[in-house]
Amino acid sequence: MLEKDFYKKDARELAKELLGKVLVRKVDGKVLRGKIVETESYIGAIDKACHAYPNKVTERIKPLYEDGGIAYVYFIYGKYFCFNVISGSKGTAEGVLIRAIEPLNEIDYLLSKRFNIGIEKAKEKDIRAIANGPSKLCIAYNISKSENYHKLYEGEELYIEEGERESFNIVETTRIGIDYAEEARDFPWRYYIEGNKYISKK
DNA sequence: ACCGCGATAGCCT
DNA sequence: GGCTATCGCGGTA
Repeated sequence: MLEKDFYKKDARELAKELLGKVLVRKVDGKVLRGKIVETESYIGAIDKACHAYPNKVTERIKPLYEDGGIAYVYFIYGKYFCFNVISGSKGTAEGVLIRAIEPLNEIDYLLSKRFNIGIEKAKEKDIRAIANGPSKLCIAYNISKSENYHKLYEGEELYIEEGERESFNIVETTRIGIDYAEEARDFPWRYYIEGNKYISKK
């Protein structure tokens, strides 16, 4: 399990360091593991795409201001959740949106959660689509409002651990779904593992 | 593969 | 009352 100090850094740095790490989720008596392959950083002080811009405080976004290492889960578009890892220290509003995960085990279980199909009916593209989007991964890994504020450095239900030792290139590009954010639209704050098949978008 | 569009409810002003 | 850090579908190619 990554310790609390790991999260106490700039959201852009944390977003890159989270690539290749493994999200561990205990649910339904299973231990689900998935490699983080795509992330985005958000920084309330300078980023019009961030919920907290320009360092405003509302009830919903309070987790953003907490010490790094907790989860910020919010509800979006009337039906979905997004899962963020809070970075930095108390008082700074910043975090990392987890956008895509490569499932590492329990594929059958994940398929039934997402599509209500078994492994025998699944095609290659179904497996790729299990968690190739911020809300898709919340459905697959059972992350919702009850995980809001969850400490990722304590407890067994939800945490992040070191991944396999491997080398990869990181692609840095613009973020998704924030066209309204004026100049922040062009910030290259989306990161993914080059060549990985489980990312949401090139 | 890519493009357009509707669903849907909590949050904020 | 007007958004929204999305998804999945149906149409066209």
